[in-house]
Amino acid sequence: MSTPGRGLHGRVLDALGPAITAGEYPPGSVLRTDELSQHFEVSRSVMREAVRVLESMHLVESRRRVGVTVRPRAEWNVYDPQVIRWRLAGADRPHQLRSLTVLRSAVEPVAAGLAARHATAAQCAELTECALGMVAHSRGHELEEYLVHDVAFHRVILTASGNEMFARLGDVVAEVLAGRTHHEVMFEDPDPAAVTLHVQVAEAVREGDAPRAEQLTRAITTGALQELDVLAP
Amino acid sequence: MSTPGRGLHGRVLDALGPAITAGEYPPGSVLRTDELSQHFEVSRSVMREAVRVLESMHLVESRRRVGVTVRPRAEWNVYDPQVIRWRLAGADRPHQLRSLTVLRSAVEPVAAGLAARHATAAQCAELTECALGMVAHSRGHELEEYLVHDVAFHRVILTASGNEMFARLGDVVAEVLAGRTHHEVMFEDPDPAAVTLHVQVAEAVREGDAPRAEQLTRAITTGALQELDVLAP
DNA sequence: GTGACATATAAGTCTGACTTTTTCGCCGGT
DNA sequence: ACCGGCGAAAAAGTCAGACTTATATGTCAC
Repeated sequence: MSTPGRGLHGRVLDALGPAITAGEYPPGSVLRTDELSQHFEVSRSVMREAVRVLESMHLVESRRRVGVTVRPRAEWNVYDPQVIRWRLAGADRPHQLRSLTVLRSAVEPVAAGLAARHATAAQCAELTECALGMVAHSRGHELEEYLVHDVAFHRVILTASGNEMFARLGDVVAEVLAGRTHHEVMFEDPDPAAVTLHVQVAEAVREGDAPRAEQLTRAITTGALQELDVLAP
Repeated sequence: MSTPGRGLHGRVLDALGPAITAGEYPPGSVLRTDELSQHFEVSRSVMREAVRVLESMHLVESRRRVGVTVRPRAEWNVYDPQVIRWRLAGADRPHQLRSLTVLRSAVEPVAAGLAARHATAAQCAELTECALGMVAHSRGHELEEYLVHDVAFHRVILTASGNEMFARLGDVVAEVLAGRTHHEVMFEDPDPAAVTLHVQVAEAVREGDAPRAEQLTRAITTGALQELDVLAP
């Protein structure tokens, strides 16, 4: 999914990033680059590159004569897809999943409304195709196939909104949906009501009915929130 | 405001980042690290650190035997505060401002609703204080003082929502509001109706009236959108 | 035309020496 | 006891050069 092993510094990041976001090095901790480079058995130059990336994510701050200090969580760039992935893989996965779902509940309805106004014919076609795909795999425990179409559906909505900020949340939504399917309790088939709502959203967008698209999508996201409340109270 | 000149690689970024986001190096362009390091008169190690940061922002991709290629805009990490600042400083500032305002219109109402449920007494106090400050400077062309309280107001709302993703948008909102005051046409005093709405939002949050806080905030953001439509059609 | 192989290219890595900034502790003065 | 300056140490920052590795591309035989 991501880009594993794109060089030595990447492998260092894949080890250090999750460790920091998991709180293994709590905020305020001080690291030293040459200790780290010894620990990971890489040269200082490679280590420095990794630290620079962590610094650009506001996970750490590097200062002379003091070292590399871990920043408080409130300052982290929590929208960085890499950071999101690290946190979803770590201990506070439930908390992170809730934050992201709340974000979805704010963004997706508005995005759907905009999509109803701006979607091209091709995007409308793709949307209905996705909705049909969801219907086709909504029974019989075909969760993986269902997930693929679900993700595609929301991606099209976000893209068709015409807003680049919304479009970039496609990856985030994909992570949330995948996380829900793979790690939460989800033995049963998806909620039939949710499936119907998706089909109706596709309809509304196709007909250019922005308020209806928005309201239906709001129903979807509040459903997702309630589901989360039930599973992780 | 930001962190200027935190090392040589930082200065390189401050030159290269805006150049890329401004389209000076269009997507697909290929740069070579040693050419760049000569151009900026820094060592290759410094240049490599800068490239790593740009890579973590998904602005460029570094591949062996090819060089550093600029990625298409659709792949940029547009939520990175640094990227936002670069783009706001560049040519497509109006476009960026619109994207961010649409994002605000999606997020802030939901955040206000959550704030009404979760805000502490101290946060409520701060909120009303901000609202009063806005009222106090709403006439007589005291735009700067007004801006300070406006930014603080929205920051408190986003923080009080209790959602870390929302809270982190405080900087973005601050940039948008500052941009509107400083660079757009804004000779007149702020809209009295908007001022009143802010006071009412503070009330609603204090009283724990989530639906009202949400709806009032929605009125604020749609007003901001309409204002943008008038100024930059 | 197709496939295997050689080659050139640019990024990637490592090492060691040097510089710069900043903290902390020491010391003397008040 | 307090404060201000002074010096030393510590850690990041910078640089230069040599070497390694992956890979795109072109060449040649078939």
